[in-house]
Amino acid sequence: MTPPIIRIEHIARYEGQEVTLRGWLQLKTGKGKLQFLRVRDGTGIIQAVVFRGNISEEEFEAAKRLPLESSLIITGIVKGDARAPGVPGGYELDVRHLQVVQEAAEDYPIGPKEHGVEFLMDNRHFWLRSNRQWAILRVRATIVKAIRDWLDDNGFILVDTPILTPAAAEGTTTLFQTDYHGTPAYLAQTGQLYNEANIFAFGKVYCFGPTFRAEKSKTRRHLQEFWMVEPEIAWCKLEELLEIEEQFVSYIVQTTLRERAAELKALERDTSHLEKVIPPFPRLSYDEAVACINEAAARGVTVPPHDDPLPPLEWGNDFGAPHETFIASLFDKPVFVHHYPSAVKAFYMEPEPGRPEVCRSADLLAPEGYGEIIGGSERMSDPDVLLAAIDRHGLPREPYRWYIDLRRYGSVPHSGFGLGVERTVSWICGLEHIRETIAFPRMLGRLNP
RNA sequence: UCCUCGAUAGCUCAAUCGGCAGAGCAAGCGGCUGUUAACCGCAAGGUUGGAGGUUCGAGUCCUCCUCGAGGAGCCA
Repeated sequence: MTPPIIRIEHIARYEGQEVTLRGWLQLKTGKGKLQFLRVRDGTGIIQAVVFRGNISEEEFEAAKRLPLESSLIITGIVKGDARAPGVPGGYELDVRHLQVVQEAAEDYPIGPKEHGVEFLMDNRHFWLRSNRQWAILRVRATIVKAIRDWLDDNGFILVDTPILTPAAAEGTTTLFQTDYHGTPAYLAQTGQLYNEANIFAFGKVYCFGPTFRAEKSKTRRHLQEFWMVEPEIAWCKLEELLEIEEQFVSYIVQTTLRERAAELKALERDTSHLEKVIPPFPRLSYDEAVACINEAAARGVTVPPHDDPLPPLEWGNDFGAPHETFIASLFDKPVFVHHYPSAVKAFYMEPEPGRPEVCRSADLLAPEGYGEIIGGSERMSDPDVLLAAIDRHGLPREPYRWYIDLRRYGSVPHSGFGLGVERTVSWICGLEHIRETIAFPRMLGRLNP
């Protein structure tokens, strides 16, 4: 009987049986007549044990001199062994047959020792094969699925928005420009304005895709190209929006904890913080946040990662990174900061009735210094108020004509938010830098590979 | 764009006051029946990012350039 071809993630089902695995040689240690091959197949990692007496002489010699990253097909008996490393681990393959599909070149650049950031980024196409990157991107895939599942199951309709756009949504300084048959076009930095058109047809919608910001931002939290999911909801005020956001974020976190426990363990993520991410999340007004910051700054409080003193914050200014970190550190869950000054936020945010200097906006700050993962607000529903805001921000009226017109035909209170996928992955995985959260990051000064 | 730091073997890093360029790992060869980033032995590996300057002598000091990292601002 021909042994079944199986995947390593299902290895436990086949203990004692002969199976065939197809994969790549990740690591090898030899001990004379005994060769240990660590083999990766994309679903897991297993140690294959090649003993000279159990295999033909030709195949044993092939195993002994096989370069790292060679592709191979191995057949053997699955044995439970507590010593065996790997993912899921605890099983190894006692090899009886080994077929080399391709013998890799001998100079595979990434070894088991330390490498620098530049070297790893230059070799990103290979770096993806390493355990840590594999685990992160599997977590990412689960986060993306959780995002879609929750929205699809809660009455949201996916309506994709364009990537080539004629105008800026939030300003003109951070756009990638391209040529659209002779007229300038810009890569989308948000789908929100189109979402606002779509709610009048579908009620609750979301778009989910890459967005582009040509910011000269060179930090551990910024990419030039990143993925954002943007739900938009008709008949929704700010207070309801926050309830939706906390349900949404909690579902993403708890689903990932459940389905990617092995990967998070491989990443050595302390998941105790994440287990606490259940509704309700604390809510803090901008006014309260400024008071907290200034009271703490006066006491000489310092903030990680460098224990610099927390700078005071004048009312009306946006938070800097230390302010975000400090506010988030006051809570063990993500925290909403709402009612920011209108002047530091986008033009379309609804002013608070009777207090137009603040708007009905809320950002969600992740714990542990991961910063803003959601920006959201109630949108202006009155066409005249919107037009005045466009003028006040010095934006041209004509490109926004259709957007203003939305408010002339059945305007309703509506709200929406955008969640940055990479920042969410970074937070849930506990990463130092956002560059590891996407297969091929686009960063300031790097377009390759 | 600004601030700080850095660039030496394929990789990660040393090199004292300016005085012979050196390790570990990887790759190569040999050995080993339980390795977990194995271990032991052998051999190999260099235009010290580029250009110029100071000096008897520069990896080291000076000037400019290139590339990278961390941070700021801005943002998700």
